[in-house]
Amino acid sequence: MPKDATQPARPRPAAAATTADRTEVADLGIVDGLVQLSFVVQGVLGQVATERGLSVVQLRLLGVLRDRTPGMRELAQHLGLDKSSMTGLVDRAERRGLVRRSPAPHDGRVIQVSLTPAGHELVRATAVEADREILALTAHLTDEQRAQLSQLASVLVAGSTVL
Amino acid sequence: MPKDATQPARPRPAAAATTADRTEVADLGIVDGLVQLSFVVQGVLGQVATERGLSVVQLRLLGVLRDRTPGMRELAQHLGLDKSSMTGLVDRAERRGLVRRSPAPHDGRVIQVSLTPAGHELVRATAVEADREILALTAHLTDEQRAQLSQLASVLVAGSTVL
DNA sequence: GGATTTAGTACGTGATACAAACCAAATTAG
DNA sequence: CTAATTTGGTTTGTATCACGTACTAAATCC
Repeated sequence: MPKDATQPARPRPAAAATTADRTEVADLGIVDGLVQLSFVVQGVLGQVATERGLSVVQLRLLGVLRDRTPGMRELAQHLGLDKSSMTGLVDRAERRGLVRRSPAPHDGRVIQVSLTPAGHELVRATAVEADREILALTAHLTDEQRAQLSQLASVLVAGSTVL
Repeated sequence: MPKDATQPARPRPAAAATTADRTEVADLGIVDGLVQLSFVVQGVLGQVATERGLSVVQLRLLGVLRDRTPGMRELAQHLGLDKSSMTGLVDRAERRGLVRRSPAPHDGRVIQVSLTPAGHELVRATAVEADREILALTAHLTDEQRAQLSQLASVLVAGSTVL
């Protein structure tokens, strides 16, 4: 289990915050800021996942399967893993009853992976909590700042995939 | 919950576009934006680390040691790991000649960990490249946006570590 | 000076990740 | 239509990573 990254979760205030929190914060610089932020976010994900007996990787696996039923190879590509890494990952998820393997109709080589009802429910509940926890990270932001951050993050993500 | 670090995600209330550049990017929403961004950043770090035969954890270890010479316990706390996890981590780094263990003068129980010259050089070179790669992620941003993002990230990081 | 706390290690377990070797289905060549 | 090749997955072996538990030795408390 990844008790990962930096911190335990702190209490979360409601995500209302409209008035500027004039907190002066030392600027980490763009690089350190992004790197450290990534650890914070991953830490939160790790925590939420761990609470439900999942690892970040497994959580990601389930997340991908929410609206897809890919083959092993496709799945590996989505997660950026080697195909040989998928076997065990899916094995363990299957053993826990979260995921199912079924042969693909059109191609005898392909094994399609899909969520079981239990898997669906687990990922749904976990997503709700992760959503809340991540949102809590932005508690000190104004709505406008949140919107800015959202947009900027989106640009980076988009830019990184089009390479 | 990452749908996937590299692909579209579920819709979320869009934000009022600020003075965005002409790149129209679908807003992922604050949560998915942050989550996917964290995967992108971690991916870059993992890539850079792997190129030099390191894992992200090891890179982080070396990074912490750049300006510190902590004991094992202190180190564990910095990395958010259990102290029992440190032994192996430091063992492996030591075996590679990147790190050194030395007894602390004032406390016979404490083992201080420090970088070897080789470790210093490796972390230096890796940091340079990581810096470049992370910075490259922001290639589509204006200087002003970069500054904004840097500031926002800093606020989140600060808010998450305090308490 | 003995009890307790603290720092670190040892060991066993489980998850993760990859490479290389391998099998079977599908596709391409000839 | 076979033979060769490509493609999807699994297996196996190795290394890393993280944890909990148990244990040793040095400090500290009373």
